[in-house]
Amino acid sequence: MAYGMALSALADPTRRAVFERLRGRAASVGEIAADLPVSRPAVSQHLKALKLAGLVADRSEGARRIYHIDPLGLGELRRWLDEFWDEALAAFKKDVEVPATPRRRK
Amino acid sequence: MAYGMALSALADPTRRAVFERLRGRAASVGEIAADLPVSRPAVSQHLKALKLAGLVADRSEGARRIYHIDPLGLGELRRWLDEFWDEALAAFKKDVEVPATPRRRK
DNA sequence: ACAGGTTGTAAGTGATCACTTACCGTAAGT
DNA sequence: ACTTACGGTAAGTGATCACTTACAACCTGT
Repeated sequence: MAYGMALSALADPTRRAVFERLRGRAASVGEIAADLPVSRPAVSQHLKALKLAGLVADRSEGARRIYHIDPLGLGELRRWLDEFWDEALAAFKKDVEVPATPRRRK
Repeated sequence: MAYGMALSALADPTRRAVFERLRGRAASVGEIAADLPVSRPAVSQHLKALKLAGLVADRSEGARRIYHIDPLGLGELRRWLDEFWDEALAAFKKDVEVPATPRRRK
């Protein structure tokens, strides 16, 4: 049930920008805030939410705190999504085999 | 960039319950609302958001509208997550190879 | 045409949330 | 010990959002 926290954490665009800022290289709070149009406390609060969701972890390096991506939360989200994906695709293909069923979108 | 809509759509617990209600079998608005502790218009609004995110599609069946899962939005979300997963895992393993780096959480 | 059933939408409301500024604790350098 | 740098937290605020009830639109039998 923990994937719910990951989803709500990644829903906000700014928080997702903080998260994506950590792709590959880790960074401190100040560095992240320097690249974003929000204040440093805002980034700190976003990192707190991401950490609670298991998406981010941090290590102390002197007075600074280096944040990096934590595979734990990402893995839970991925597992849930993969299960859903398999079921959805199977049901979708089964529908396609019956071409009499119309479909619509938008 | 469309995965953002999918994420924010799946962030809300009730809306996620609507979405998960459609696992495997499709259902009408009234059927979904009957299984959830919210009113029927609420379900209708949630379905609108899910449809806009490409997570759900609908077909008319008489006076009723049958909603089913749309693999489109789910696929976009999955692609984004997979890319992220590969990068995150690679960076994580690279860190593990250097055991002098401490790690923390919570 | 009328009745019953099913759904989308408008309007209003209470709560949640993301952001700001101000303040406090902590770590390193002189 | 003092100063400087860095980051977390408290308090307040404006906007977004999920939900409700009321109403309008649509389809189907009788």
